[in-house]
Amino acid sequence: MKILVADDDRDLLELVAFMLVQDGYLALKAGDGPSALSIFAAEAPDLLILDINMPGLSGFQVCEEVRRTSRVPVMMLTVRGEEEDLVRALELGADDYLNKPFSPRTLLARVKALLRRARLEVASPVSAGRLKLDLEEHTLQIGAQPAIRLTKLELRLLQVLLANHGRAVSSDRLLIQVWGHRGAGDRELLKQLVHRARQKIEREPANPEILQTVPGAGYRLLVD
Amino acid sequence: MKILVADDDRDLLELVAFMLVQDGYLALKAGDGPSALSIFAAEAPDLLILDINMPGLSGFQVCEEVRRTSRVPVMMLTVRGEEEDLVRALELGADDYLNKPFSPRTLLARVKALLRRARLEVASPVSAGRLKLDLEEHTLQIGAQPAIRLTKLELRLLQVLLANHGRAVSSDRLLIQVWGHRGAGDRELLKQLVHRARQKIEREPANPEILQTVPGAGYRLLVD
DNA sequence: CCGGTTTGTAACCGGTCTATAACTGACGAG
DNA sequence: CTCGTCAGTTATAGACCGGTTACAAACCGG
Repeated sequence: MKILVADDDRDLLELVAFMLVQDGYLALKAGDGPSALSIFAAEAPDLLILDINMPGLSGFQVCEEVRRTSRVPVMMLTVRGEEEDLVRALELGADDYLNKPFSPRTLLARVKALLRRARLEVASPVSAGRLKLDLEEHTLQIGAQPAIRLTKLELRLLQVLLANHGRAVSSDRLLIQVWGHRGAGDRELLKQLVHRARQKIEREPANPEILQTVPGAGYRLLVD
Repeated sequence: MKILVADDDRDLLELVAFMLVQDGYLALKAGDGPSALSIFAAEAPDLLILDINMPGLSGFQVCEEVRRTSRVPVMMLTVRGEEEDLVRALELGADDYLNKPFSPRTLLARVKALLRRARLEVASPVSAGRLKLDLEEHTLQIGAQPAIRLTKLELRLLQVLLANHGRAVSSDRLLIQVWGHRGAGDRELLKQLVHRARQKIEREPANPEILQTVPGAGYRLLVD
């Protein structure tokens, strides 16, 4: 489940993304309005969390633009007391709003409620090239081969890599997206996870064709 | 379509009821918690709209009480800023929430969405493949075998799984759909319920052919 | 009120999954 | 050449998950 968060407050952006990742979502980050729109177009996230106060393109404008083409659930972040903002957000088609500051529990509860309302609580299979990842079944299908069962972590790893297939994803980012950031020495975990994943999905685990290493940079998923 | 509205704010109560009636619904009005419960018992409405802040019996308590016997859709009215309330409402099994103040359009849209969802669930296929579920008789028939009597919970479990037959349904979702809430120790309940259901419906409960486990993901019903 | 049924709670077990550490080989810098 | 780093591999202990058994509490029909 991909969620796009847009906020110009760097700290808050990281914090929200962190909370989402902790709860099992895949978080996409945008620091301003224009990049929110381009990420939205490129990644087709399942939910948007937009700060209203962003320089350049405000959350309102992003929401308005998104609503021209999509009914994706939108949650607005507002500053407490701005009654006008709230009304306008709802007029523009936002589905919910949250007053800053908010607690992690609140944010997650509302995100979950919104997704449920959008009936997206049931995740649909994600596919690219000859790879098809079924988030419900926890399986990966390669071409016409029988589906391979994956564990939770393997699924998350492949989900992140698949969302960026063809491009290298840094180890740091993988750590954050899969585990939700830990100590510096946790590269061991990633090493292990990649190894186990390769045992399962590669024809020849020693010469990976799908889950490839990009020396010094991270890993990359090739889909064809 | 009967809708029960409970609010101690007389004006708001009348207003909401008026909006509903305007839109073609039959509105039942309750000025406090206890009368909401008694009207609910007497009239069996199709949807509940509960204000959280009511003297005597709060909307929480009403919701909790109603959920002991019914899965009727519940919408909570919350005051803007009371984030904790919202979290609690969703945990108690409320289906949606609305922040006051709200626009008539929003209210009606959400009411409509809730009713549509509820109707879909009720009208969902009672039979699929060789399985036939009789919701009145509380029985399950497999192929041409004699019908098997089911308890309330078993019936609900199979109803949800049957509505999604062939696909894995997550444990979280099952908990919410069967019990109406989700808590810490509830994993045990599901484990038990599945075990009991298998004893009844499977030819060989240790090697289930119908009610299968999807490791790490949940359970799945196979109908043929 | 009684007795059976249904539901909730707990303990136990075996298998799987995850975290952690140690070892190996490849590679590049000095 | 030697050292340090990086990625892959192997090994293992503990956590976690799902199934099972047992029993207590709540509920229900007579």
